[in-house]
Amino acid sequence: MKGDVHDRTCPSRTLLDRIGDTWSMLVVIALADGSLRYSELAARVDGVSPKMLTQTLRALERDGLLTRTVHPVVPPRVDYALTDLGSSLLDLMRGLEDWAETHIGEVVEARNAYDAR
Amino acid sequence: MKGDVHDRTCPSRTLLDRIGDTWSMLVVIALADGSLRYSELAARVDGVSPKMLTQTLRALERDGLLTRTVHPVVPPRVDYALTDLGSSLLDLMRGLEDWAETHIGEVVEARNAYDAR
DNA sequence: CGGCATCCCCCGGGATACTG
DNA sequence: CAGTATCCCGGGGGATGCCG
Repeated sequence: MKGDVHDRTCPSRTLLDRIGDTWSMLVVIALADGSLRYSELAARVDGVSPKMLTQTLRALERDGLLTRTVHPVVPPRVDYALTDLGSSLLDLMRGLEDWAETHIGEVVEARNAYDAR
Repeated sequence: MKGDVHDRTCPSRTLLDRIGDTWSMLVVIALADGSLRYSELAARVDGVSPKMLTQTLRALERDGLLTRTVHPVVPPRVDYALTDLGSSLLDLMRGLEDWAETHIGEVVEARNAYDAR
């Protein structure tokens, strides 16, 4: 079964929102090299608030893109790791990251030119 | 010069927001095969309101991803076309579209499983 | 440590109506 | 045709405080 993002009623539309989300991208990329704890993610994803981090992690977990593992120890320890499905997004996410970092110069120039008109 | 999306102060962060935006993606993909008029875009990008379409087009134009050409005729005619920079995003956008459409089934299953817990 | 709850403000974005 | 203008509501998202 194939979705159609051009159909406004297709669920794949909501998926486009999720994978296009900045926090989602940064979290997925952060987990590229293996599982991380909540606090490690908070440190790596610069600027994210606890609320948004939790919200993003829950959404990604619900969509089956990552797993959440609670270790019953004191102090608590919770690990997050990409699923196979989540890993299949890595190349795409890194592609977007790379495009943004590579072309940001041109875009800033274009913005300046546009604003100066 | 290279940006760093992991730095919250880097302008490439705003760029990540823009290219991750659902309307931006759909507009860029719609323009893949050549220029389109405003009304043609409105028809192809299912569900977009005039306000969001205009807003999205202005943002993409400002970032140098597409050009806006006004023909001084009656009735008015305005064409939108990707720049080279915009075209360089096409593979990435189509990759995201394809991923979403291919994996939407698995994701819907994952959501149902999660919600049933 | 890893959250969830609450408050609150701002603005994204839809609907509708009007114009060059 | 290709927008702009206005209204208005819902929710995104930050700050703060509490808990197991």
